[in-house]
Amino acid sequence: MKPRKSTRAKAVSPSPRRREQKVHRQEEILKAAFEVFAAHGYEATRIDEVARQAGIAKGTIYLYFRDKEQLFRAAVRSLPQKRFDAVAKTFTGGADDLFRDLLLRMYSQIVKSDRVRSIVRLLISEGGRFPQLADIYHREIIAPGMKALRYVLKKGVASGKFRKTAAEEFPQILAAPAVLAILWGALHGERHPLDLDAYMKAHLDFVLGSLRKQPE
Amino acid sequence: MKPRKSTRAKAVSPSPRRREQKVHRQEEILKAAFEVFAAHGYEATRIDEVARQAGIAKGTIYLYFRDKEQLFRAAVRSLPQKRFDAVAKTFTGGADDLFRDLLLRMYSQIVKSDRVRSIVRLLISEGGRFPQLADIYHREIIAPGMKALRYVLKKGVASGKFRKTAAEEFPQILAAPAVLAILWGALHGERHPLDLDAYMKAHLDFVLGSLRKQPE
DNA sequence: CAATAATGACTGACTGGTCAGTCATTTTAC
DNA sequence: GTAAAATGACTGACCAGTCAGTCATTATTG
Repeated sequence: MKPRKSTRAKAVSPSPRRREQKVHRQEEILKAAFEVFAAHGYEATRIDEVARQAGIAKGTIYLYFRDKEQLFRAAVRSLPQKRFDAVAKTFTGGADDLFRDLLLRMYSQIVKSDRVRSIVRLLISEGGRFPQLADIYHREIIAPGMKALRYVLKKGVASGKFRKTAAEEFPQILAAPAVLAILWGALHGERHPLDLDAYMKAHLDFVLGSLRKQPE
Repeated sequence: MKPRKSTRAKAVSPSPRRREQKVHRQEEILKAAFEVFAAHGYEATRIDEVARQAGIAKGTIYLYFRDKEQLFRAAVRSLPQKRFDAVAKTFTGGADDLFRDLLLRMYSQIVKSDRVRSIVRLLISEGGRFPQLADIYHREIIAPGMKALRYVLKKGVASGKFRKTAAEEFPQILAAPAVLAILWGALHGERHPLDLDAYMKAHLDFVLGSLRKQPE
């Protein structure tokens, strides 16, 4: 026979305070994990180091993540992902201004971001082991970006400012120099640094030079 | 007094046959090592697997290389490295033909090569651990390639066929779509394959579209 | 309100498996 | 016969993952 009022029948939610702490802890772990994974890659990452980085004991990590692989997946998925598609619609200027704006944002938000550099490195080096990662980024970043570029191209062609180019079929070509800049930074960043502002300007000039109908 | 014909007195060169065998063995090991390192990365590569791939016992590897790291360095250094600079000098056609030729060769020799894809992947993923690798490739591949591109650009401008562009300062921009194609192959090769021939044509059209003085 | 009980977040020593590198023994070449 | 080459069982360091125990916080009781 059970006393009625006192006991909890089953597992009860553990007080808002603790709940909150727990979420916070999880975020800390993910942040630390991403840093360490990004610095060393999956295999070379030691769970002990993630724990040290997060300021906790190793065992604690296993209260939040089943194993190293789950931790890795969670860490990579947790990254804030900016998109580029929604932006363009309300723009008022001509197609070339729109394009300039798109590229500018691409450089300031992506190319110059250390975080993105790390992600790209991880994607490439662990892409074999975790092919889904590449998929996520294709869906979340690449595909929307290409869609945005196509939109701008079509708009430019429709308004008569751009000539019709094969870039409409492969918008990658337009963005390629930016991707190369990310790679360059990851590979030769320190020994052969790239003047990013000048590079970006050159990129823009070059691409518009090919797109524009009248190079005046 | 030394007996003349029969014995070697001290350490003497160990007969041409053995010498030759030893070199051959070393090459086999390097070949196997590169394949395994390229497939799994440095940390995840097991020396046992390299040995199996080379068809020998693990211990043998240590007769040829001090440790795993030396094996890795040797394997990456040993790759046949094609250059692009020497080629252009004797060419007779116009600058745009020359450029077309250069790009064509770039795609057939580099972009379509599985070996290069592996190298790039290794470079990016192990670049942090072995920065000298990136240096080697900058010196052997990137710098000569850029030099060749600059040469073609200058020739084109001098002959009046090309307009002066910022690409002269950053020839990377011209080659960037090819680099992107390599990356694309490594990341999305199977799920979102790229029609390389069409892509290359688009790349060429686009770039020449920007370089040419008269877009007719 | 205090005293007591229950909770669950956290710890870190420990285990079992893995793998780079070694070396005593066997095989091969001459 | 004997020196060089090759072998693969072995060792010791290392590390992912575990779990018995601690302690701060929260709930219950008188």
